[in-house]
Amino acid sequence: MPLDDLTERRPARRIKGAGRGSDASRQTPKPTLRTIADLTGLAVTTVSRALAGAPQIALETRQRVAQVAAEIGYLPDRAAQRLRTGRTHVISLILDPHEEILGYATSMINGVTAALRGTSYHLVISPHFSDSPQIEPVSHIIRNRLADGIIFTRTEPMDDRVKLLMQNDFPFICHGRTELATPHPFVDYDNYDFAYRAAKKLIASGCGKLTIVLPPETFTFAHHMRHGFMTAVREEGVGFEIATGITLDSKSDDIRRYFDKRLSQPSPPDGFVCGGEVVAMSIMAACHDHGLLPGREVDFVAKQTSGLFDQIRPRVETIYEDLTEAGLLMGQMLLRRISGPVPVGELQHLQRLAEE
Amino acid sequence: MPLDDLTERRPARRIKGAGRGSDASRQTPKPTLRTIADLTGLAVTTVSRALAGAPQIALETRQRVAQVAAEIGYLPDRAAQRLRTGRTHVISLILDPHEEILGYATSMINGVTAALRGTSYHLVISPHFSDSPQIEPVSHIIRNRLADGIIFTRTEPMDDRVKLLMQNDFPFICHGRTELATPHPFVDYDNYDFAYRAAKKLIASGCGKLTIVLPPETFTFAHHMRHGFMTAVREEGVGFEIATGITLDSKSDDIRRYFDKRLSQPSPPDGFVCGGEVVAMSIMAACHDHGLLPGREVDFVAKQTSGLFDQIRPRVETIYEDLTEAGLLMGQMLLRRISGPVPVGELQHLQRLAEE
DNA sequence: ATGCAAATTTATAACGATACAACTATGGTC
DNA sequence: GACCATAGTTGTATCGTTATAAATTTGCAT
Repeated sequence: MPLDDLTERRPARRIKGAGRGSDASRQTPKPTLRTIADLTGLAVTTVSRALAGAPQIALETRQRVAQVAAEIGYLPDRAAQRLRTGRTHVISLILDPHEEILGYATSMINGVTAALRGTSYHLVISPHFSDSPQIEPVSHIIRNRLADGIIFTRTEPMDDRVKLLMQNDFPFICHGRTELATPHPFVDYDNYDFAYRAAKKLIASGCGKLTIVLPPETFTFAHHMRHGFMTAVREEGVGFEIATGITLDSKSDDIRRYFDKRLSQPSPPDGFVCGGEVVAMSIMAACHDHGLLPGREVDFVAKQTSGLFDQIRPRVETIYEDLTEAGLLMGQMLLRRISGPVPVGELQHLQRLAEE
Repeated sequence: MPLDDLTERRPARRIKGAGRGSDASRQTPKPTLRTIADLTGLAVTTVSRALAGAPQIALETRQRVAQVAAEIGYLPDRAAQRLRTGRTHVISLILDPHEEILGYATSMINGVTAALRGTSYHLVISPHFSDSPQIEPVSHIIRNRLADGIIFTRTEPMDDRVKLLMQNDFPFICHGRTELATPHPFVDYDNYDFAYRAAKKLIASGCGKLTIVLPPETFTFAHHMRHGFMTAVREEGVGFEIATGITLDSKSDDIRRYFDKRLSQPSPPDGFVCGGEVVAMSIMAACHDHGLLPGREVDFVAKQTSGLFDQIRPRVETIYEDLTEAGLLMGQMLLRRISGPVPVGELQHLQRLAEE
């Protein structure tokens, strides 16, 4: 073949389009299986199987391929793998951007991220916008194979997301339990125990009338919390009430106003079970404005999910829920479920409470 | 062709492998361009171009294709598009899982998520583990084309991530400014103005000695904050000091202990510029333990990034930084940059401060 | 009718990986 | 020496899309 051919091999650069950016950097092209195949004199197929660690490939070949791959910094093209195999190498975490639960999302993300570290998996945040049904992101992901596994939070007793995922045999794990007949993987915190212990502590401190702000009734853990609270107050025969019209998801200002009003009415509560930092601060603000001091006229037990409340003054008793740990656990369990089906029994998990 | 052929067309199901999951659900296969092509009698290429809105395709054809596509719920396969075009449809947000800045990540994520809503873009969280250099996730993403654009935070004056991204002409936007000669897109908050105004307010309240806890010196915004603070105290000729040995990133307990000690020493500060909620609570705790009351013996001005501090008691003056808005802005600017190069001048942005 | 440009549509070849079936050595058995 | 099982390797097709170039149809002046 004439030499001229070689010099003219590369197609002439297009002129129109005004070439965005400078193409000054003639980078070495991204290494592919083809590159390794040329370098080793093997076929692309062989290289692929060698890297996959197939036992049919001679050990020596596998090692040589691995060596070359490492040298040129080969990394498989995710898009190609995904197209061919259908595996996305993506874990989807569904979050509601509206939730104001402090650091809730961050803790979860950090936990899942830690679980994914060192694997080939990426974490995609799939928003669940509150103006669309909660099933929407889930069905979207299933329909379009957008992930290999799904994590979501705040389950409902008859959660339709869980139903759909189980119907489709789609790997998932959720934070919170359901009351569905079929068992399914989950990680949950023992909110019954939280509310029970919190109430008992308040009673032990001498409170005469307890109150609690519950999560929205749709969530399973609202029932757990209510049940734990009710059991404690009934066991002790102490006065109680449950805040109505507000939930743990209410705006902090609404919560404060609610208690501002309540504290002006007859027989106000003097012991507060607070399911989160925000609600605790809001109620404390209301008490403060009424001249009621924690540890004196009123008492608090708050659920703590960050380091923040270590510094609150006056000090408040807290019970810790480790959401990062929950995220880590969920990530690990989901990865295990994806790599191969595991007896469901193994995949349920109730986080033990950290003491005090 | 004999009928037998049809009945035996589908390859026999494999037996070994013990078939994971039930394949009871014979779903309608995922619609592809091929499906639409068959339905309309057009070629796959034509359908592709029609959906892309190419003007060479007859208007009537385009409409018919769009109609059919909508009917069967066609959505393009991301993996295939990505393989062919190199575009990932992914925006990468780099976060340090170690940062304890309250809700910082959440706010950013919510903002970016809002910007990406309705587009075909996904948000991937790329962790930057603090035991590896901060350039690592960036170079990894560039090398392996893992995203179409990168967002990261907390810039340094000579930020190597910015340098690398600019060298590679890779779309990005960062939260925070640099002191590099070449202009580049960013979104930043005016921390000079924050510290300046915070100090002025404290002085106006009658404080005689101000102090401030700065971010780690490596970050550009530490310089801005220091400069604003210094300018204010010099203009007013008031006493001041800068906390040493701790930063805004220090553990809340360390910050509290630092001030616990400092307040026992001679001529302690009585006005505190707090760059975040956590540091504010920590210092307030130290003051509380020394019997110093906000509004009486000491005064605070805190930067507020969540609704949390609306409920703190005693009330503290705050200056608001809207991180969700910053995330939104960054997402929008990055999307614009990706769809086509924009004059750099358009892509710099300093968030105006919300009043009070 | 004939030619020619413009308007549409189509065939073909990738992108980079893997599934599957086929091929080539190798050594042992009769 | 012919035969066969096994180990190791390779060729081909394919996943769903788009870039490129080629092919077809149409309209219109000649």
